[in-house]
Amino acid sequence: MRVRTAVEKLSYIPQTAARHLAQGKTQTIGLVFPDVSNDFFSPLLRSITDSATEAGYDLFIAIRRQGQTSRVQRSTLGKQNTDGLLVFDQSIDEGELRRLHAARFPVVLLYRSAPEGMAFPCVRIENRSGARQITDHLIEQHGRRQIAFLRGPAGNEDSLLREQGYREALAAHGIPFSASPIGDGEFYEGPARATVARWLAEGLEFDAIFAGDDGSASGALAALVEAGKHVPQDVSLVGFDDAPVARYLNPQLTTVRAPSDDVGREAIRQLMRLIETGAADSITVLPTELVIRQSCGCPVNT
Amino acid sequence: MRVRTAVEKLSYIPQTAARHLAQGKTQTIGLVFPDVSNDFFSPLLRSITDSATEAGYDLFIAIRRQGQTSRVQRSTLGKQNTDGLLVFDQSIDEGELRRLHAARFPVVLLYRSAPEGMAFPCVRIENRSGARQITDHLIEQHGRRQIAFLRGPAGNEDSLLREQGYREALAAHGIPFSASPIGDGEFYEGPARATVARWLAEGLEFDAIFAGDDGSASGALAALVEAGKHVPQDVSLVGFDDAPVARYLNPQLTTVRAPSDDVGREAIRQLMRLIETGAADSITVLPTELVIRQSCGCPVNT
DNA sequence: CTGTTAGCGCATTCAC
DNA sequence: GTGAATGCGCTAACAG
Repeated sequence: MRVRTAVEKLSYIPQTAARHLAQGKTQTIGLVFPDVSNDFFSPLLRSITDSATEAGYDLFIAIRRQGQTSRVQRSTLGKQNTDGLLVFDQSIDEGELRRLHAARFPVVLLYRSAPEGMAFPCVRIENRSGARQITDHLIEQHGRRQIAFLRGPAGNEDSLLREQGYREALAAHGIPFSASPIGDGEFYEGPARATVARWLAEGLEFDAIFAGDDGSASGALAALVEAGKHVPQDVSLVGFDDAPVARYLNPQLTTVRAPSDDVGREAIRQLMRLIETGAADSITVLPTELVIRQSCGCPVNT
Repeated sequence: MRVRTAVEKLSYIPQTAARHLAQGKTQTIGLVFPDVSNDFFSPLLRSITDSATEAGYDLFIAIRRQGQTSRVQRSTLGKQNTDGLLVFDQSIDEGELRRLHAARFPVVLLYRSAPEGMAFPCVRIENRSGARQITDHLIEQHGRRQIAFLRGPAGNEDSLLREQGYREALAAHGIPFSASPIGDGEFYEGPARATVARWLAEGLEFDAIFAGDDGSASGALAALVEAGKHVPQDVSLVGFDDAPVARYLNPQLTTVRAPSDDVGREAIRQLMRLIETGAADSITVLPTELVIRQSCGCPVNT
């Protein structure tokens, strides 16, 4: 009919508020991020915006500091204003999650699994086997036996699983845990640097460091260099994530690739499915992959 | 009245779509980011979410790749769905800006000034004098005379102004430009590293590098270290932004502090004012500040 | 296939 | 002070 074509011509833009009200949907999904500035945050956000746009959804964003829940944020992210939520890591507490679950509100969890009894879909990455592999590599290929570990933030699931994989590798090779320091890296350069500097000052011995993520690896590297240690000759160093920074360290960082683009894409896919069909029981664990560079001690062309 | 208290009790959450429709406002502001993963992106986003939340506004987010404008994004960010826009750098093109201006839609520009004839409020930082100061410092305090410069992305205003300040300093000290290489750093570690590595391979001479931002400084550092150059003994290195990474490089990076938190806060303030009063002619240029660390050659306790 | 109408949930206005 | 009516702009259901 004629109206159709006229509409096209005039570049008319419908008012979403009215549209939302009329159809009872908002075509909007909410993102809840913790207050971190991880290096992979940015590519992740991009893959999410891309996927969401493609699916015809808009994005709301909220940054939650640890444990903090402002009233405004609670109301704006509720079921009244978004069709679903993407929740990162620890960015909302269990009580709030429970409320959302009770309300059957579509929520997909990223980089964490669902608490007991709440069947939210999750998109995670394979932490344990990745950590196991890279630790095995240090032991088997480079003969390291005193491998320090830098933990992530308290309660961070990725960090716990990476530590499990690390411990598995040690155990499988008969290496006692007590031989190597374990400390806090917080998935940040600063704390990791401080921890490693302290280890060195205290004279703790280690011939390798497995940093819980690439950010803390770069902090560890800084502390080692500062103390005059050579990487990888004196100390092998490896990380996790394959964030952009991994390639720019010197030596380039051996790490485990975590496909954050895929995480974002898959999360949107899951959320769409959840919104449309209500099917909620899917858990996706994306595979990770060992990325050999030079910081472990491997030659350039391996 | 009784209803009021009952409402409080029941944790009733109003439906924004209906509210927006009724009052003709959306209480939402849109963020348009370019597709970059600068290190200061994250603190900036945080200060924006904090300020916006405090002002009672929600946030829409869109990431725009260079020059790309999807239909969906255009419609969702238009005047129909947000009360105002925060536009970063080059994230939307001039034609779209012109449309917004013609429609008198509230827009605040971040890290860029308004195109000729469009009186958008802008929030920027003092680039030129900061660049001038840090270059002066290299010349006057450390006797450097062959100072290379790493540019940001093409068309980036911050980069242009920083280059101006740099050239001013050279001119003021009677140093010819031709003595020092100028190349692309793209405000990224990778390209900066490649550029500096190329300079070194070609045998170009320089005794200092002024990197356009801290990201490219870290790339430059990697290239220098890889080539066996010592910083700051062989080559002084300075950056711009005082991003988190500056403190974690070794040696710690001398740089210019750009207060990204203040930029976010001020941008929201301006946008609120614009939305409420329509006053649009304010240009804010936030002061920057020299931050002396060790990469320039200064001792630890200066 | 086209044109008309009711109603989404709220804020605003007006009468009480 | 409180309560009832109107309409925001759109979609869906309906009647023609």
